[in-house]
Amino acid sequence: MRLRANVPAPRSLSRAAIVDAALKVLDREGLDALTMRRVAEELGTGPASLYAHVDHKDDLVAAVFDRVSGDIELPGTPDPARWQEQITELALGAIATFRQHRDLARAALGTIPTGDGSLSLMEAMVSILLAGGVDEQVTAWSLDLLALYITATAYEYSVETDAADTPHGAELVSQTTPDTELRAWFSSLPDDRYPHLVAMAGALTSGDGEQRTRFHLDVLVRGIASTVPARRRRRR
Amino acid sequence: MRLRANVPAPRSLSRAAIVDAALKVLDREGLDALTMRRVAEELGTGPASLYAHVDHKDDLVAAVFDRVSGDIELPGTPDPARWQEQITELALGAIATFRQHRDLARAALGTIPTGDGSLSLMEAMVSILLAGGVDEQVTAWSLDLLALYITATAYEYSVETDAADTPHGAELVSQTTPDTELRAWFSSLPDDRYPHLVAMAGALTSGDGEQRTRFHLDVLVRGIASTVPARRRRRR
DNA sequence: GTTCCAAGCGAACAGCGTTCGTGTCAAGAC
DNA sequence: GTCTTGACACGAACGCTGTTCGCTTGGAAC
Repeated sequence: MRLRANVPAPRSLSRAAIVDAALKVLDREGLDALTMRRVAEELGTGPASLYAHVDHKDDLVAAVFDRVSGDIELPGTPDPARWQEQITELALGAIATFRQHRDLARAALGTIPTGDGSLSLMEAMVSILLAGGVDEQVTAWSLDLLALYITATAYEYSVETDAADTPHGAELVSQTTPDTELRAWFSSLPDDRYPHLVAMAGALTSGDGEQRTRFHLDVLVRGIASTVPARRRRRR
Repeated sequence: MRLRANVPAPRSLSRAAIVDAALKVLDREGLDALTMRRVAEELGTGPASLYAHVDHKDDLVAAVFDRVSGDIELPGTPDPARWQEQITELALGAIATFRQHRDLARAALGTIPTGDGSLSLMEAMVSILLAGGVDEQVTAWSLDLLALYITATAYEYSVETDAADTPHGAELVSQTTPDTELRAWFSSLPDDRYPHLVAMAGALTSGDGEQRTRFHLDVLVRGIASTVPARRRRRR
């Protein structure tokens, strides 16, 4: 039988298709809307059908995260002379990639990554650091720090921009020039209790996400670089 | 009527009592078990009764977080010569305080803190940095970075230690010498794909949480210090 | 002594992750 | 060519969640 060959087979559910659908829901409505029921609906079925291909919801979310991690552009061969620039660019690329998928980064917090996408990113970072002459133990612990920063900052960044969607998010910061409002809020604090915060309201709220991220990465890379003994340094 | 006077007064619920009860539930069972029903049960009432004193669950969780933040030991007057040590000690104290309350730190991620406890911590950090001669804008952005690191690392740390409780947490890491298992897992990866990770299995899994945290803070503080021009530096 | 209003709370709603038991259909065995 | 098998699909349900609606009630104000 089976005249129509373009029908993707009656047993069309697959782990990959489920991850695709989940990613679609995530991009459209955010991580909180990524429920088993919504994903199933996206595939025209019920939630129970997903459990043949996915262990639990966390398993699905981890799969989505790893799929996105695979989209991060990895650098070519490490250049010892440019290790600081390379590690910065890689981190910026990773943050940008996560930010393209709403608050997905939240799912990575408090997780030991085991998928290929995450491991490839880690391998790339380690390669660059080692090529730069960074000590092996320092490299290992710096990897921790960089991974923590990348996921945490990608998440925080997403919260700022998605705030308008969330039910209670628009209390403090509205979408109309949020800096101004936040700055006014800092200025309005009792300055006998928080003299520096009030005085620094301008500095505390200046700069967009990218400027801040670049500064943060600069601090991290400088800190790591300061552990490299002078004789092992290739440049500067 | 009303013969029994030992009934704790009919109108006994208060915001402070609710926060206390929530903290008790959190410490005993973790953030996931901190539900409105469990808190109400702790107070011998129903969940609806809480909403007279608390706007939403997030409001309650934020109140708990801020209460704990108030327990962080703040340093005395900033000593310009010791600003690096002071900021490190303050951060370590904050992390330790959060870690005393399970995975509470998770609640702070992706949140702009507005309570007195958080603001006092921020004010203390800013005071130390400014006293150390750190530029105002650098201080503001460093505050971001330090706050992000403190909450994110306190959370990650808690996940590692609480893993035994969670339903699916014990898959990869058991409580018996977790380092060994994780190390073996790294070693078992395909070394044609992740040559450095496999080779560094030892370094990647060495050191307990405190050693790693001290290293991370050292990197952060060194990075911040490297922005201070030599003539403004007080020591070293 | 009456009125009033906010606190307390029982019941319910919509949604969640997950499981159970049944259905169904393609492929292998004879 | 028929029968059997077993993995996939899924409707229904369980126990849980945050939150809201209205009713009750008791103490303060007039």
